[in-house]
Amino acid sequence: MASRMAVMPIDRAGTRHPQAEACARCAVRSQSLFGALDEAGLDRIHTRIEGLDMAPDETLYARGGDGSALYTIRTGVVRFERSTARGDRRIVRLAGRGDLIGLEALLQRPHADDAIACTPLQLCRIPRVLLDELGQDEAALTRALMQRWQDALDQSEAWVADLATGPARRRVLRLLLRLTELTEPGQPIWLPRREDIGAMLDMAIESASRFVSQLRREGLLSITGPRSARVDRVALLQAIEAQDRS
Amino acid sequence: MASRMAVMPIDRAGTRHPQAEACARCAVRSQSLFGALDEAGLDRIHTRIEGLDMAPDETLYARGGDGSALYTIRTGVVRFERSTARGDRRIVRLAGRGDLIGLEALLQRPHADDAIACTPLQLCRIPRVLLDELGQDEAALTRALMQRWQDALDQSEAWVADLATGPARRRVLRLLLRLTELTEPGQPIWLPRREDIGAMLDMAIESASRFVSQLRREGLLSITGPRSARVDRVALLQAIEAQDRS
DNA sequence: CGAGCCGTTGAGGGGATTCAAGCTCAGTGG
DNA sequence: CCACTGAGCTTGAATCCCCTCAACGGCTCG
Repeated sequence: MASRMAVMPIDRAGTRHPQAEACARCAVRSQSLFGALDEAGLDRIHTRIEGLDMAPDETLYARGGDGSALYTIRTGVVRFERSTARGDRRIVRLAGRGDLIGLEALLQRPHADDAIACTPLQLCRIPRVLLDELGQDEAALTRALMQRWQDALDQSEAWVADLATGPARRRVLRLLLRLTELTEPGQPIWLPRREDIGAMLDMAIESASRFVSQLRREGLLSITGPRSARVDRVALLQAIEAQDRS
Repeated sequence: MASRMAVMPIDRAGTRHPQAEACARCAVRSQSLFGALDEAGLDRIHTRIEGLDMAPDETLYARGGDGSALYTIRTGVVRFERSTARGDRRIVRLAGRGDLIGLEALLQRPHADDAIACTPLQLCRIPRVLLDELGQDEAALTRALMQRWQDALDQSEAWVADLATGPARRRVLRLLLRLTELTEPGQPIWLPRREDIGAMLDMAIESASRFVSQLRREGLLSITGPRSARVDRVALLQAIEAQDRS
């Protein structure tokens, strides 16, 4: 018995590995990739998952790079950018808490977009080979992965329908709605720079500024700091409805 | 030996099942879902796959419906629509030859979009339960499914970057480029009704008409019938480049 | 042949862009 | 201490692109 203990990793003697603790306590676990795994399953993988933080505007990965890892977002917002044939960039999707990003790495494909931190991030880095190994026998994991893919597809199609459709004011309103979904209820939202709003909604930064200011005057939006604001969710939904009726 | 033959399905005695022949000869098989399966694998599944045809504007499935099947497109073009909060509809993606659509059925989720035939279609209908069973042991199939999901995601993000960005003329040009990709080289492309172009590119039908006519006068596009046209691919690429430079 | 759908084209107006100026704020150095 | 600078944001004015409204032609079909 004592000898069995002796061959275990030194940091497992008595207490669990710190990352195992982190995974077990992780608040996003139920909605995250390994939610389907039990404690034993977690113990098998935790040593190879690495928690890391990133600052706003840092790049997780670049388009074209062949990634060796995926990331689960524990807190924060990530944007996916592509640069068009002209020099200008276009933001095609946002991801937030609980989302698994960089899925194309599992298929040995190069990354389709630049992935860039919008807010300070807390991430879990999951090596691709880890999922390759688990994928052999964990049907639940396979299913969870497919759900992630479908979630991303849903988001992308909703982006076309909601954020790339209609007059500029409508698009700004729907962007604010999406931003509230990426934030804990009651918390201030991440408010993008005007240039980023332009890259999301395909409008000039002056237009973005005009509508943000307009909504501020209407009392629907109040800015609480740089890159931070509060929205009156009820008024926002009313405004969207009014916009769609007219 | 003879007794073994006797217990086989009656239509397998001597010749193979007609659908088995169809699957084995299928030109899109190499790029389709079951490309990874060998002849024996095909034999196991072919009786439950049903070939079917659809006419333009027929609906494969509707948003909200919980699908019992997926479809492989053998020939033709399918569009995915959502209706926005206002009554108007928005086409968010196109699919063509070799694409597998309705993936969300595998997750017991309701369909995210309406799927509607643009051209005459030849489809293979794949029951959901069939993939559930195969999924148990076919790792190659799992991988193929994930690739389908990533393909769809790529298409959707490219839609945002290419077809929902920039001035109207640019969007029409890029739509034509996308339509050539959905057609065999040399064949005339499917040219949508002006109203559909509007729903794809978020523009008025008059604007769609104006740019189509403009491109026709420029010799870049020639209409060969209703819903059918030929494009000068070289001129098209030049026009896109010129558009992006200005 | 009239009705209806689809496509085309023109005229006018409105919304978004472009061009331009001025503002706040943080960082820098005289 | 304060001018200087540059980045980000805001606002105004002029322009232009696209939408709306409208009229018309071709075509199919009852």
